[in-house]
Amino acid sequence: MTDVVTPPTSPVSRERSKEIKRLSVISTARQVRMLSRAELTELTGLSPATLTPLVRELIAEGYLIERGPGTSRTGRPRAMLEFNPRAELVAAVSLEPSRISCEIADSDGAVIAHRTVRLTGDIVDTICRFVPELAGDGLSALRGVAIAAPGVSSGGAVRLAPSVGLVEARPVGESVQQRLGVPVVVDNDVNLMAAGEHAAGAGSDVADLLLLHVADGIGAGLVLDGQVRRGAGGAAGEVGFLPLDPADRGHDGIGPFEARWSENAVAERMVALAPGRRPDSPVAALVELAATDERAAAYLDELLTAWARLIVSCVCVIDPGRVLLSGAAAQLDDAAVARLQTLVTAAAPSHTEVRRAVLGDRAVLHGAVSYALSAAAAAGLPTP
Amino acid sequence: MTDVVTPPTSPVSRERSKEIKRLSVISTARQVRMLSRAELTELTGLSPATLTPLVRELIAEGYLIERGPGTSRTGRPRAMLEFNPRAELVAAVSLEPSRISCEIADSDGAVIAHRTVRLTGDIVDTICRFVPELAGDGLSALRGVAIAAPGVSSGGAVRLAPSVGLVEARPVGESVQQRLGVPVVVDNDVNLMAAGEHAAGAGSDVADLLLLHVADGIGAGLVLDGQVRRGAGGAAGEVGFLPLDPADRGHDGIGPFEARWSENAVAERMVALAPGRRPDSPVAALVELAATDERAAAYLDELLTAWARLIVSCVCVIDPGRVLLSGAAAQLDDAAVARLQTLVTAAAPSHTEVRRAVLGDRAVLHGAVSYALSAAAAAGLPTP
DNA sequence: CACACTTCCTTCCTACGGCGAACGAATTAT
DNA sequence: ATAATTCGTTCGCCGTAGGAAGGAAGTGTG
Repeated sequence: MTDVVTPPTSPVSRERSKEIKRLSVISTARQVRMLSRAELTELTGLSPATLTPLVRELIAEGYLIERGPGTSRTGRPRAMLEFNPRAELVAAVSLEPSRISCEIADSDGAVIAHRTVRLTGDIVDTICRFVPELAGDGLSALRGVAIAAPGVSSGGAVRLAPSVGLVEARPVGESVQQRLGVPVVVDNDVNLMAAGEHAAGAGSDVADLLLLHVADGIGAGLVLDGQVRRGAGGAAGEVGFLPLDPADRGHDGIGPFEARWSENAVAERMVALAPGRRPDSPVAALVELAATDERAAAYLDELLTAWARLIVSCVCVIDPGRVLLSGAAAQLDDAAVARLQTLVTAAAPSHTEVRRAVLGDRAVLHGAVSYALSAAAAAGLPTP
Repeated sequence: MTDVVTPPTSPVSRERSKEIKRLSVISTARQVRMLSRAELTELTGLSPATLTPLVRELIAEGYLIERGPGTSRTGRPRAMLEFNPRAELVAAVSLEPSRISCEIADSDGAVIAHRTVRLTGDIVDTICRFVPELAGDGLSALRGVAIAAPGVSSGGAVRLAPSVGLVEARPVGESVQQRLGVPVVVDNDVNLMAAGEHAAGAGSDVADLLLLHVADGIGAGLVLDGQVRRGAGGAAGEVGFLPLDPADRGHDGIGPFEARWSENAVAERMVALAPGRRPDSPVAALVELAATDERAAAYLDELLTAWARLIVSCVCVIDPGRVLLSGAAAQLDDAAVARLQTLVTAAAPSHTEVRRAVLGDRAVLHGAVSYALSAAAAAGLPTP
């Protein structure tokens, strides 16, 4: 009857505050890996008296494992506690055209199980059968699922999604969430990569970054103040649409910039520069060729100039402080990256560091882990 | 001795949770203005038993005022409580070249006192003398101070700041904070405007927006997920530096885009189009002239096209969903705004609404109120 | 006009979590 | 051995949250 939309839950119910402490201890333990109760007192600010029963609880639940006594100069040695990454598992599902790949990882991002299958039948069905099967007896530790889809975003912008038969992102997420009973996040792959590099890669030391992913198209993932930002319609980072050259024209959901400067475009140019079969890694091939071929060198510089303008444009809008090159852009060698850095520094209004992303293919997985863990945390702790 | 950097305060001390409830009640009351305890139970989720003493406390402190019984169909009438905006005052200080203007406002943004003085001597001194003087006996209700400086940002980017003799933003904020004993926020005026429009203007219904402010330069303020985002170095929104046309060149801290398309540039062009004295509001003058003069109409369209490209660039990066035109850009008439909307829609990858900002000069004030209130809230509730 | 009824607010009381303090435990220094 | 030192635990007080019950203040109805 009274179907309250916002169940007017108390902002500070009693259990909530306990939950907060639990999470505080768990996240501290996750970072430090091996610590004693005394260290927990220092790091969390909780009193020893509060910690004793809490730690007991966490040991019982498998989050912490009691190890032998540690070292100490004098006094009673501290009983060490080890964080058990296996206590929290997440599933990262990656939708690709006609395939689904799934990985079960612990909270370190260590892959415990993975498999790839050809997509047959309903996506939701496949995922809901697949994940529990892979997780095995670790299913009870599953804390969240992150689904990466190319070019799709939570808002339902379905630019590239039809290629995987995904019409709308949200329903898939909700269906899976209902059937598996754990939080599910759906996001596009570039956002997940950005989250991954932020959590465990070349951006783990900063709160803001922009990941520029060059592939068939060009997209960016945006982390501001430690969070992936998707924009109002989930279309943040569609930098392939930047109108940097009035002469460029996009078409059919391809932006004007990416039409001219994506990996595809480079591949086509490479065929002209070095007749033969189309290279698998055109950017890497271009960098190599540029060392000996003047025309290639000129084109490389043209490419770097274009990418630099793209980066500068992003920097002017959001000032990420750090830009990570991903996908084909990560194939640039040191000299090319340095050249890009120089071009960016010359035109950007604020200090910006240009680096290669470091996680490569594993970025999506790490992002999924990070998403799923924070989704799990958010589920236990609804925003007040 | 043990000078702990992060005083390892407990994440959930006892007082904290009480503070959370207080804030929850206060913010609810601020929104609803006039409500009963029964409504508070519904809206906050707190039990009546918890509310009784809390409300009593708030009445004693002047946050709430008990009014007569309200209407009710049947049963005991609810005793109405009115939120007292005067219970929380904020000071908004605006630094301009050679002047300081200060306003004391209540939490509705209603100005209680204001004054402008010529800047003489030390900025910090002036502010610290000025604010208490204006606040008078309301000083005890002062919850925060927001200082707006042109072009300066929290990171210490001092592009335009030398004009007000401000070498570094942070020390000023900290000094004032120490001497006045309330939270102080320093930010650039465009960010404050964005916050103001978000809190009380044309963006109060959305969580994301971009405010494009055209004046001598061109800057943008960015609200994402309900918060003003400043970027890693505080230089987010420096869209005047966007390299949209390789031919444009910036100089001396002026970006390439704003060098050509700012209010200044329009003013110069207007002198050529309509010889005479330089108009005070060149954009308004241009719009007016364009109705009768073909060359002016052509230039107006050129200008709108340039601004549209600027907006589309921002949209591609962050997808704000709504763009507010401020400063000189707010002088466009409905037809021009519609034209801009059309141009943006044609090129942007996501749905974006273009509107005029509505607060005008008062935007900075409202932003300051919003900043100061949330700074006060944050001070009472350090991030766990 | 009395009575029931409804709704609102308050007071009483209990439960429970946080944390200070005292205490037992385990080791090194003397 | 004994003292010293550091760790971890148990005890018990305190304070807050919230359930339950009761008083308060109206409206409808016989």
